[in-house]
Amino acid sequence: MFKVTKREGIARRGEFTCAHGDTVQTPVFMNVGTQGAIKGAVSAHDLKKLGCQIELSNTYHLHLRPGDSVVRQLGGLHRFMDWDGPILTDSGGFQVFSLSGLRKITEEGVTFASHIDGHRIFMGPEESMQIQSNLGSDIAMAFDECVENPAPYEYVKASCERTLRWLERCKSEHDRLNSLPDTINRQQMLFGINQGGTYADLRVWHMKEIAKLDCEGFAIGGLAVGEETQVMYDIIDAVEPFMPQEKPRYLMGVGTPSNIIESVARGVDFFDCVMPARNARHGKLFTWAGAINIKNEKFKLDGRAIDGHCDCPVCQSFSRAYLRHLFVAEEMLAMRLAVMHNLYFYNSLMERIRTALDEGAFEAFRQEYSKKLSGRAN
RNA sequence: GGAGGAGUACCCAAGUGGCCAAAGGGGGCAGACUGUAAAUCUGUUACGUUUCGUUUCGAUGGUUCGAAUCCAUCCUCCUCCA
Repeated sequence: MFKVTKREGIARRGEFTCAHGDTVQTPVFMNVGTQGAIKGAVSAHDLKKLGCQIELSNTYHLHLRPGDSVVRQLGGLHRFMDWDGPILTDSGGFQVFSLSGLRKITEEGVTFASHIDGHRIFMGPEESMQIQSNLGSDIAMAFDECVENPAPYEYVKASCERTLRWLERCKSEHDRLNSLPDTINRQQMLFGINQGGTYADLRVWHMKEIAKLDCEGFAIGGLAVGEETQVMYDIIDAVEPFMPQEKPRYLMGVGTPSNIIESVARGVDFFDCVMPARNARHGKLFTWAGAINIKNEKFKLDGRAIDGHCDCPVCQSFSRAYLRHLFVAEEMLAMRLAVMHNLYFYNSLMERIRTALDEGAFEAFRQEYSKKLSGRAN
């Protein structure tokens, strides 16, 4: 269930509820735990402390390891990873893009050569729905093809037409699975995904078509996969008017703090991105004055917290100099602390966006931070 | 004391007459990262007035048009014999 509680221009403040956890306050950032764990030794228990409202995991990866039937036998993903909040599972559609050298697409679905051992795995709309049902997530994503940008118009057109047909198949399989008595989470929702590359006409056509299907939410996929940032914004601007007002909108895989602020301004409610976790593992930490590379020599004797205005558990206790030392010495703790900080930062960024929306001050917030957060801090 | 071996850039290590300011690895410095094949990948690492010049391969001297590479002496380290 979703309702918009406040608006400022196109930007929306909302509340979302599903079968698990408390009401989700939107706009929200979903913390990515692809294989049922946040990379960098961060557990679901840690996520609680970091202000995470929704966790995201991946169909393809969990199907390969440990296997969705294993997860199901152990009570579903919530119990398996001991996270009682909402879980969204991505469908495997992104792997059609990221593993493009290891797969073949047909009308029926996609055959992957496992990135682990090369064995063949067929995944179509039905398989993706079955796996996500076994995982018991709260939101299942439609199985789509995420197309790289830029791509030829004719290819994108054929692809998004197929993605629409796949959505119809996802929908009927999803409804069937939810009606079975022994399904783990019979309240699982299905979100459709808009595609169409960088072509506004295809995007709008596709959005109008998928909006006819009764999905509980709609995502914009296939962005931030090669195109210029402004092109991404232009596509969101083009598609947004055709996204149902009363349903959540999810911009998949985005993005930088600035991308998030700019996309909230364009009417997006849900986000996810590997960036805070991956960048953290690589030593790039977010602060309210811009990002820093904690491995830089200039932090060798810096006794300050990563961010003086951050309330996260890391900033309460440790100095930049200590974090730098942990990175240079390749201690595992370096990644754990860095990931915890960055996730906390993203979650508090969303909280500040929500507060600004509540107070009718989002545009001012956007003016102050959109640019600043994409720069460098000292 | 005798015999043999070795000294190359921050470290390890290739190179044994010109294509060598010198492979490769490590370390250092910096950059990238957007629904995670990522604790990954990329660049850079003698000096300068930088499409070129200067100095450099333990030291000094020599051979040669040309030397990290050949010769002499010296210094240092290692192994074996006494």
